[in-house]
Amino acid sequence: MPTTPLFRRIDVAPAYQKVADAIEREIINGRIKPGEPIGTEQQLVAQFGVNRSTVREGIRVLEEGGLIRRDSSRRLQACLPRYNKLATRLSRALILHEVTFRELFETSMTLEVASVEGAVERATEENIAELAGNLERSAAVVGNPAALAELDAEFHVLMAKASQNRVLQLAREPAAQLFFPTTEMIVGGVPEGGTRLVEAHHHLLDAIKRRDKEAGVLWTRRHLQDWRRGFEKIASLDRSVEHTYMEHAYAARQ
Amino acid sequence: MPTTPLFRRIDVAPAYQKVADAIEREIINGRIKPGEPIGTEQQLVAQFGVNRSTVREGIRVLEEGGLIRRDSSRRLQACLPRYNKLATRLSRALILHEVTFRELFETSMTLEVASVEGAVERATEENIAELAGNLERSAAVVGNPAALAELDAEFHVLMAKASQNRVLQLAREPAAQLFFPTTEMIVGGVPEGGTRLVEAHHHLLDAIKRRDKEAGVLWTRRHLQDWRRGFEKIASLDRSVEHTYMEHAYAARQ
DNA sequence: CTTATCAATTTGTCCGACAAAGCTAGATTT
DNA sequence: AAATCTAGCTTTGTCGGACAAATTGATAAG
Repeated sequence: MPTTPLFRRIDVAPAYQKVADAIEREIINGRIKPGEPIGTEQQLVAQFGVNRSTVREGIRVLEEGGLIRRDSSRRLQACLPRYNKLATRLSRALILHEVTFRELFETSMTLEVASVEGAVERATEENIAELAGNLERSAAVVGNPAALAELDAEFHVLMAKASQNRVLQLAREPAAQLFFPTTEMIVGGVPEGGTRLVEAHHHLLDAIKRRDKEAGVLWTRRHLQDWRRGFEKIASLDRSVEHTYMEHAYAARQ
Repeated sequence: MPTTPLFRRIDVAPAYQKVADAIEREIINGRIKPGEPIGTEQQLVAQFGVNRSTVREGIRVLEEGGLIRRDSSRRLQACLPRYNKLATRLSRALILHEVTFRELFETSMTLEVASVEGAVERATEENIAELAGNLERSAAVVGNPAALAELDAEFHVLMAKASQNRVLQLAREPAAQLFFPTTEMIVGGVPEGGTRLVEAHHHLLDAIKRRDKEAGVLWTRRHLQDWRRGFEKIASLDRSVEHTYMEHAYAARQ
């Protein structure tokens, strides 16, 4: 053993990480509130006493984590991490783990049912109005698979919102991002698919209005089973969510 | 309008972002597989024709996103984004959105029930052995709230794993990360809490072994209701998951 | 009071440099 | 000859300085 090295090895993390952690702490514990400015790179350089390159690496970390962003004029400010940005990364992870549509379907079934149950219990007038607006627009584009698929995804987002449960909203998002893009393929490939979809949404909204949980759950099940039958006509549930398919869900990120 | 600027404004994204996107694409579409090396910073500098600082900023973005990491000797390599790293980001988001324990409880109830249903249907012998091992260790530390709480969290992770549904595993993680740390407080604060917890786990494992879905769901509900009653003795369900509390879930990240 | 102009900031990028840690391969020891 | 040691080469993390483009703010002009 060489000369006993008294007191070493305390400072483990690299500087850029410490910069990121320091800023993160201020945001998490509320000393910097969402929307408030973080300061310029120069100021951070001065405060932390490190080089600008180092500060910038730390900033990238936080930016990617969704904790800070640059406003219209590129000034740094704290922000609330947006669900769907984070969800995009989760979706990416799911793809890389090569999950199957069966797993996606099963989980979505669970989450959408929970979502509608919450909506039936707690939807506000505003929630219902939003859903009604979506339904109206959907009915108008029933023959256009792309537009209808997009509105379908929105409908389910609105329903999760109506549940007033933000944890649920977040939990369903990653699966939904991978699940719903297939709607277009299905509606386009199955005659009457569009009509059935709008009809299901109609019943769902109706159930929410009447606070009829049983009907809500029933129609959610039917709606998803419909999706499943449609999907099985064009692909296998046990195939993984492929890289090629991914480009749909992915391009949407931008 | 000044001199008509023929052909401009194509190159929107900053260079570091393009570097990150380029590497990300290679990983997502499978040309670089998890575990494979990305190359040294110098090589990336040469390939992309940008400065090393720029490359490094791009690397930070991917690193934070969990798509690449540095191995033991700090060389860059692609990797599979780990669920719990991503889940930590989500938990952080939930905290910042100031979700309540009620939302957390409701969603966890849904997800844990789905989890046990899957486990009852599809648990392998290995899954069951892991659960049994956990149960045995739990029984041995029934008087130690901290150790028991940790094993409780692990039990539920193992159950999700036993469901063979990776989407579900991922979906439950963020809520679980915030939900389970309270177990320690509850078990420590309620007499017989530890015993009841181990008993519930025992019944759950038993239900899985007997492939008895009804019993599995029943005991999951009881188990969580127990948590809820315990929680309400020490705090309100409608209080937000506070910043102070967060330090638990948070320190665990490290 | 609005508009045009101009200087000061700020960001994104580049260049070059250096210490510390890791790796490689030749030199040394057994 | 096998194991070990050592010295040199790489690579990463960090630093300092520099500059063009975009943005801001303030000042001057109408």
